[in-house]
Amino acid sequence: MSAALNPAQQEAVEHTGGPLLVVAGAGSGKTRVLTTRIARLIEHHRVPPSAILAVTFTNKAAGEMRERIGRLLGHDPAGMWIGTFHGIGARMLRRHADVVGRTPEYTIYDEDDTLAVVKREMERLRISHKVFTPKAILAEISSAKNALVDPVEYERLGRTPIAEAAAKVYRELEGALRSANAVSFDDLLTLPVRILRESERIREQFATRFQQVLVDEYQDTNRAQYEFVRAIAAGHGHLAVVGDDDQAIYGWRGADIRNILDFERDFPSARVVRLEENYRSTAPILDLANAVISVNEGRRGKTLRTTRLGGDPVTLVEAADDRDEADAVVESCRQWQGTRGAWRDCAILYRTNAQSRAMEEALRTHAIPYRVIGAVRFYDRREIKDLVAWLRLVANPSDDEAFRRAITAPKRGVGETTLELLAAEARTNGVSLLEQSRRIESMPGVRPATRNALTQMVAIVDRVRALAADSGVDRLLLEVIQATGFDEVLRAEGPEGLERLDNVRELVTSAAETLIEDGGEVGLRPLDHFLQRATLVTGLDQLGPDADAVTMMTVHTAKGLEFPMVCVSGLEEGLFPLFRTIDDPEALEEERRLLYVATTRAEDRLQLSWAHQRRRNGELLPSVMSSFLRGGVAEYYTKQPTARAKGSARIASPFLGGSAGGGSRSGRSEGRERPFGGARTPEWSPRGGTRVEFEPEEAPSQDLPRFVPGERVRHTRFGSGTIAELSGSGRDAKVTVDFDDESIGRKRLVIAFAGLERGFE
DNA sequence: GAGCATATTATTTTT
DNA sequence: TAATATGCTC
Repeated sequence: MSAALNPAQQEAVEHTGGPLLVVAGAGSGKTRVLTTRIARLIEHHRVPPSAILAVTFTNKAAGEMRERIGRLLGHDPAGMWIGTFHGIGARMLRRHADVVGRTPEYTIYDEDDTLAVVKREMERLRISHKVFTPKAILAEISSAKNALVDPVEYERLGRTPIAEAAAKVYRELEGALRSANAVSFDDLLTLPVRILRESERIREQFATRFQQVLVDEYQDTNRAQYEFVRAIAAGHGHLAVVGDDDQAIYGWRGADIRNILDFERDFPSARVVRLEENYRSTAPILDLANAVISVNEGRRGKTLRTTRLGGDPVTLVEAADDRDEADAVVESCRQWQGTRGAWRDCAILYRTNAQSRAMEEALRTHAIPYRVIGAVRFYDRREIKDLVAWLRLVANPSDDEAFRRAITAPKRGVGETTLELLAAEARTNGVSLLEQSRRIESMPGVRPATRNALTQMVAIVDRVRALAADSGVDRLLLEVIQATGFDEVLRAEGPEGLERLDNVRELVTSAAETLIEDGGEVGLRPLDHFLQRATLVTGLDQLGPDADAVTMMTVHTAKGLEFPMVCVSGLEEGLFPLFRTIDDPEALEEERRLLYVATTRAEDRLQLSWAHQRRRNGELLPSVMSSFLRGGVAEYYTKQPTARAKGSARIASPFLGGSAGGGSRSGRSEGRERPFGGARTPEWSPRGGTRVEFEPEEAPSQDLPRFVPGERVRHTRFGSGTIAELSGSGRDAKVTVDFDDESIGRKRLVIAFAGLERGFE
């Protein structure tokens, strides 16, 4: 792309002297604008690279941008800060850790670590995991953090039962993190803001250093990120943000679309530039995308124009079930590869990760190379996490979560009981688990073998720690592996262990390379740098252009990417859009934006697909086509039923819940069951007209007892109770019963096996 | 304490 | 379906 910039792009590149908002539609060349703008600042306006702060959405984007700027300049923009909010926050935190009670060696707790702490604190506080799941509590705390609400304020605001519970856990979590010298993902955003708020000296230092601030994907910033940017750039106003309100898809993570909608209110002198020319997609693709998004109401409003006239029509595949759909998608990729290009041109997108399975199976049967992005990160593998835990402990001896992981990797006879004992004692002494292990001799009631194991562990950490001062991370890893016998344990595990061992080798190699590649960031120990990277890289960051393979990922991960051929699958009501968004207008608009993002990834060919039946959690559920494809949008695609979809179509019975729900109901019970099958009966059933449905594959099962919510029942073991909910159908029909005996409480039972009797007052 | 078998239950997206 | 939690045995 060496063509000249269009006038709007030109303006976005050249505007200086005040806040700038670039509303950049999909495929409008915004990365080019950003990189050119930065290069121009450095070259033309003599802004030193070290005075530039650029925030991107992924590490991959940051890396690419840095490289492109380097190419434009002819040299690396050394000293420029470019990275994700989390990466930049982590860096800032290293420098001013003391302000928030940490040291520069702090470690980052990933989602699992944080969740483990939440679970443990809930147990200590006697909050049942049944009443509120640890995940739900963590989600509460997470959104509080992203809104910059601290535990004290949160407790004051808390009105709902879950907020009251979460408030207590929140306070404990903060204490645990602090004493472990650790921070959560969210803290990487919130702690820097707190530092900037609490120390005017530090804030001024940053505001003075970063004369130019640029933020990409501004529509997906949350409160904390917004405040971070403001704290640094509001004073001098040299702030350029780029975004597209139509592509805001992270509301669930606390992103506030108003940040971009209200930019001019926040920065009254702002210049707004709109990039509405799309260089990516052909007309049929863009027409469809525009039709989809035009339904939304909360928009700034813009219409993308394409420069690419002509092109293949968009197709909508109607499949019988998810396998049929996968076959059709694979066939389309095959056709593309056979006649027009390569496997790497094709991307399969879906709403949820679980959908990748059917696609993978189909691709495997056809022996087509593929890769799944984002599902399992390299650093999420068990053996890798185990070794990283050792490194974390070496870097930060207070890291209790790392301790808990390392102590069982490999297993050395220290289990739940000892750990609890150790934790309780550590708590009263106000020390870490590792420190408490040093004092194990003073603790009674510990078996000699256990005592030994702990002493040994302390010795290993100390030894590697001494090495850490002047050795590479690869060396430290080898030392840990050797000292713990990690490799031997894996070898003993058989073939799977050998595979894991390969991963371990890869880890050692990448540890060695990290040093060379990033040359050790200023002021960061190689070890800390490596660990930070291990926690913050995403699946996407590992995506290389190397293999010629079909790429699969969620729509969220696909943001910012483009492919010649794109298949968007699972366009069904309840899946895309998801169930829980259907009665929430704002959430539904976000889902629609998600579809907009998905469709605008395509350059030359776009295929949408949906299936009448889909396996979900082992159950085959009936589906109807996504409402996003109805109405005016229908003009922009060509329907293509698969052979199986044509073959098994028939005119539906008037009862959607009845025949579609597994065909297991007798005529007599149909009218009664339908209203209560709500849990799985789609409420969004199209009104009027005839509908096409499918004969379920399962044979109808014999009659089972039928229940209604509120009905009293008796169970042979659990005694009597009241029906709370019904779900599933046929063989899989389940009831949720609140049993009278409080120690039994609520249970979900499969009707076919539960042997419930009705009645009993 | 660890490993295995059975039971339960969850399903959204990611830094 | 598959991942995790719980219970049971050695």
